[in-house]
Amino acid sequence: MRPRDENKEQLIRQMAIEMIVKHGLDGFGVNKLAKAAGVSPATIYIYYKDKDDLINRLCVAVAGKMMSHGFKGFSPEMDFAEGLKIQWKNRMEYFINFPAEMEFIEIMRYTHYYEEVSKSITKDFGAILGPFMENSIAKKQLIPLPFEIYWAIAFAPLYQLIKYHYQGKSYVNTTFELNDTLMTQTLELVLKALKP
Amino acid sequence: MRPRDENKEQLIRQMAIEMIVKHGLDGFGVNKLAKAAGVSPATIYIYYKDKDDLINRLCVAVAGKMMSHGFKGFSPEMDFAEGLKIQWKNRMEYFINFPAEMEFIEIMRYTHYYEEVSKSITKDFGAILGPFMENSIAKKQLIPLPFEIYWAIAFAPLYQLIKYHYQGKSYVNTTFELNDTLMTQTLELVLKALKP
DNA sequence: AGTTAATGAATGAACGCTCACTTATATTTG
DNA sequence: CAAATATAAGTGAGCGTTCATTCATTAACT
Repeated sequence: MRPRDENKEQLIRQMAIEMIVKHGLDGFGVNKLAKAAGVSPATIYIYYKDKDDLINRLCVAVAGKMMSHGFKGFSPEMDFAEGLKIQWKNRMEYFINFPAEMEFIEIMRYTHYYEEVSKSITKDFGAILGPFMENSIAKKQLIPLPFEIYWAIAFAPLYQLIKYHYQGKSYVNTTFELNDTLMTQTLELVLKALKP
Repeated sequence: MRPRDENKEQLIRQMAIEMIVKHGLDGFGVNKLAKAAGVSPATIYIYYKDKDDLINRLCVAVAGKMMSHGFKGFSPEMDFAEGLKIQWKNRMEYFINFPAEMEFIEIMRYTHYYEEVSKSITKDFGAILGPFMENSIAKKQLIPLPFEIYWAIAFAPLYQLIKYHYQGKSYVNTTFELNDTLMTQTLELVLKALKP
């Protein structure tokens, strides 16, 4: 039995992400991807059922990797400020080290493909962040809040800054580069909002 | 000379927004749009140069309308808390009254089409929000911040809540409905973060 | 030899877009 | 006032192209 060439699948996935980041979902096609990865279109259909399956599984894989990275060194028992800081640092680190994957997810987040992702990571996400919230509230380090408000204030600003970074320009400045200082400054304000 | 049937263009625009909101940019096509609006595909090309032109002009128009609505009753001389509250209320109002347009923009925001929108509204946006920031800082109602951080904290949480609303479910709760109470609660926290 | 990986050409469907044409209104003419 | 003319709106069939997907075949490994 002839074994699969794992490098091939790896290359297919990598090129797919690259193509979507570079040219958007519109500019992405199976034949183009095959040419870019140096394989036959038919080969792609050995690994994936169809185009949707390919994109879906890419999203789930990347988002999962990203999420687990976000919780590196984190535990729900941590003090609120420390726990939030670690998560911000992790997400920032990921965004620095894997810019293509980060931008890929930022693109996919607003397509119907992301529903599948939500299904697959929602549970783990709530299972970790939920107890972290409860513990923090019990320790009086976080004001009691609905989960959605908590998330909106705790993380949306960070992702907005990342979006500005990739966009390269915001409403006022012609260029914007996210760095550690700006991240820390923003995090401090977020903590100020959420602490009792 | 036969006059244009303005209802036709209106219907084309409305159906286009509806289609993109319902089926995403992938599910949107000129022929489909023509059938949905009950006109010939060729008619669409009387009003728009090509598909990109159609989408671009739709984005610019809707985003412009949305932005001007956001500044209704607002002036840069207002006190910070009052000015921010008015903007949140306006955006919330828009999101209640024109849910399709709001969701349309939320979808388009992360596509390459939005670059054109940025170009067209960036100036007005900065011209109003810039002075508002400066005034607020001078009055010691707002801590000095880079514009991007200000925007990320002042507005990203609101848009995140709106996104949750459309998504209908967040990481924890199975359903989420944004209402005035939740909005006000979130705004209070944002103000707490931004006030000196 | 047997099994699966991998191929490249081929396919029908869907796409954006155009063209030859008709229809509706405004203007000119007698 | 009405008929003739001019002009732009609007049409529907169909063009060439691109797309996702498949199939008959070959290559590579156990």
